[in-house]
Amino acid sequence: MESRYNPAAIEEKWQATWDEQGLDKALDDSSKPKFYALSMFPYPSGNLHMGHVRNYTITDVIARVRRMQGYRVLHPMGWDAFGLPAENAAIDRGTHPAKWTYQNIATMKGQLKRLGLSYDWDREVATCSADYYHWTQWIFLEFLKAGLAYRKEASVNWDPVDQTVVANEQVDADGRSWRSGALVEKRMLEQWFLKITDYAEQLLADLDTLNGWPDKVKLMQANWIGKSTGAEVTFTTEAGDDLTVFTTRPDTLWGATFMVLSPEHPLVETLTTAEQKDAVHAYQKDASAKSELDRMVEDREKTGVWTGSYAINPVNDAKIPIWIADYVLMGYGTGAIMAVPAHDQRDFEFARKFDLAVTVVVQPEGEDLDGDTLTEAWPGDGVMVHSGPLDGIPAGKGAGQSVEKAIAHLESTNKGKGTANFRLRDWLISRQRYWGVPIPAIHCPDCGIVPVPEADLPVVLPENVELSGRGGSPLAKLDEWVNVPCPSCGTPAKRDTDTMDTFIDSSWYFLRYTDARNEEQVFDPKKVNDWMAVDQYVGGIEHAILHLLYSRFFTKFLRDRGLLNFDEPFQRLLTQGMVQGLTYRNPNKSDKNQWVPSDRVADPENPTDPETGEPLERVYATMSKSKGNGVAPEDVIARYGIDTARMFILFKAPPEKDLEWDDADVEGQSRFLNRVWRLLTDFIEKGQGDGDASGEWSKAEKDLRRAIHTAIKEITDDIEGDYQFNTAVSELMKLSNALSDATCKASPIYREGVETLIILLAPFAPHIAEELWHELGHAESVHLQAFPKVDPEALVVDEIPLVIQVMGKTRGTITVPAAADKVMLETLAKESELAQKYIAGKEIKKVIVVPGKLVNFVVSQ
RNA sequence: ACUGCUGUGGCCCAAUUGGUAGAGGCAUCGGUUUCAAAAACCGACAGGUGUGGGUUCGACUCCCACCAGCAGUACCA
Repeated sequence: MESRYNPAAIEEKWQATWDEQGLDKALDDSSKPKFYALSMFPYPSGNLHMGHVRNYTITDVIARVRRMQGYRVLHPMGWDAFGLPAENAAIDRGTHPAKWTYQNIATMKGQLKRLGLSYDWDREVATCSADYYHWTQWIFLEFLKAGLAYRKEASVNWDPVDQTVVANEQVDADGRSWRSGALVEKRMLEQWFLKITDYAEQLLADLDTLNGWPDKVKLMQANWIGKSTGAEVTFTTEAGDDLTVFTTRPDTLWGATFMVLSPEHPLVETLTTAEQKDAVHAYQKDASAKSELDRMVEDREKTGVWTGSYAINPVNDAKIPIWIADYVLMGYGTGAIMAVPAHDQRDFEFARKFDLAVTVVVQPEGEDLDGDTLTEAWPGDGVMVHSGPLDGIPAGKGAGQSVEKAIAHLESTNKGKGTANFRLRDWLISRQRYWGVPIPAIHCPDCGIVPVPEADLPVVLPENVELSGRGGSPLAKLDEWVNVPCPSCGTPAKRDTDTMDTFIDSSWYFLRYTDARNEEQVFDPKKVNDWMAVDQYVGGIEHAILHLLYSRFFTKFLRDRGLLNFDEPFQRLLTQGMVQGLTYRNPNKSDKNQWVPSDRVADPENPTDPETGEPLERVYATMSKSKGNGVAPEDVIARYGIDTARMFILFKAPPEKDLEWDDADVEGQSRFLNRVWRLLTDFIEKGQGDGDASGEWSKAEKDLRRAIHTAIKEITDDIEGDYQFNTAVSELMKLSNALSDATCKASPIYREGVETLIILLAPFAPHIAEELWHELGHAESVHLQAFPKVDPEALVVDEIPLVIQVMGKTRGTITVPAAADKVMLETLAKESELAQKYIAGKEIKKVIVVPGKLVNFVVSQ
């Protein structure tokens, strides 16, 4: 055996051996229980970074532990391979997106292989290959059949940098596109949508069943779906048209003193009187010209114009004016509101600005609000007044309160009904770009939109395309590809020239892994229902809404098409934190200039700006090229080996928290693995652990056995519970320390300890564990060993320290028999010298005994 | 602005879920070894848990207010 741990030598050797032995293949047919462990698949950017390494290491540990626990494990990997970077790289460098993508996949696969992750590569998928997107198109046709894929003209988000539209979910709070960071513009365009809103209720309700998901993610999804309950109320205009509004406060209907329509509302034109025409048109023009940015400005003063018309309030026949204003959005509710200025702050501001009536209908207790003197709206509780049948009823959403009564009143008089409204919008999936899945639809002048027949799938993405990044869908320029006969009537027709949002590709890839090579169908229902749901999904928090919401939607839809028999794709979800690098920052500079790349800092102890000489701050920030704070995985592996990198990543921080990369701590993990190596060298060379099993165990042996089984227990709990890998690794260190310190190294117990350490280490540091396992004389892989089970007997202790408290203050501990009951503990404590020192001569008013823990005396002063 | 999460030795992080604040690691200091150094090994140091209140026999843990950092949402009727 080598006297020194040399990771480079052993890692490649074992990776090759495992490959040959097929250790990581997922077994479809087996009586073992299944476990599906999945990391979010990467975009093949061409370079593996530390964030990937962290993500995949976490999932790999889980997969390895489950295998050792007797599960058949599905642990696949693939490529989210369609997307704009390929197209942009092609434009910049004159290569083809396909070539660029497949080269990157080859590079990254090589990098991944070097990490020794236990993937079943036989199930690899790439979303850009025709045998995958064939089925993406097939699923699209399913949506079409179900009436859930449709085209409509709508105001959509246009990304001027990427030159394509993007979905609502893909625009952040600042109005910027998720990929390019460009401010999006609103455009009216006819586009393809998927009707995710049909599933809004289920997507919201089923969040409650996802016990293995972080609350944070569930909350974000719930907010995004944004359910509001209330009522629709139908007003009538003076001209006799119906005008329906949505409100969450139908109880305040008697306080509605005007109505506001969105400037885009279809009824605006008919409602506008001749005198108001100019003003209304001017306002509409103004509103449509306003960019998202203008609309973002906080506390913008209310603007609006009167249409010249009136509506009749259905509950009290009041004649109220109809206005238009841009604070009412066409995209939410019905695009029209009833305005109750006394109880809604926005309406209040509007009313004051345009001198409209304010009528109080909720009177808070002990106050006497008056619409004329009110300085802000009162959205709170109180008692209903000036509200006809609701007078005297407590205002609120509870049972028997005003909202419920108001809805009952509306429904019985046929003027409205209780309903819910969602913030969630339908998913805009058309993209005016090349490198994506062609939408399998044909536009026929006679038949309209005709789906491409299933037998003609896949609609192959043509290769001979010219990319400029400008001027609409690149596919539209390929006349030969675009012009086809209508599949239905045969007349000359045109293919749809947009491609699908790449989030569609990733909304079902986890299903395809269960049957990745199937050429006959999207997947075999037996296989998909067997392996799914994913037992553990691991990925970044940035997909809290996007990918995770879309995937849930797809799963529910495919279930309703009879293809799946489960409701949710991901049982448990772990959102791992970012990997941050040591970053040098010049506090006197701003924006991009403030970051000084670490390779330009001469003295890391006293960092200074190479340009100005100013001292720099040391902070931790997410690794990125622009900050020059990245640590390349291949450098770390070359220096320490992948096992050390894994140990460091797992140990440094709990998986869901951000991790600060620290070379000194990496060093520490390297030291630990070296210690384990030496422990084994000693063990083998000195022939330790070969002594006879004595009849009775000595105290040293008992203590060591307890240490061994404590480690098993803690590590098992850490892995099966909340994935506390950091504490699991520290338990490995404790066990290693206990073994070094053991005074019974000849004992078979010592051998049990050493072998247990190696088996427990195997999921975390698979290569060194395998090497040492074989050095111990075993022929079979350590990864095929059963994960150790706790022997509760081994954990039993004879005596425990008992904490003595007086008035809640800890005074020390006494040693007592572990089996002592409450009465005995109290007696032992009371009689102890320690306690007597503090309680002698005082009256004991109360004694609190916590078995196994402490005794607390409450005494009179 | 609203909602949520986080705040523990110099640093990263634990704490059996209300019961002795400290396991593990990093850094620092001292020692062993060495001609010397590195490595390795042995040992030591350290805070009362962001702040202020409250509940309790007892609070890092529960409640209230505030501060700081991070995240999500933002005229959603």
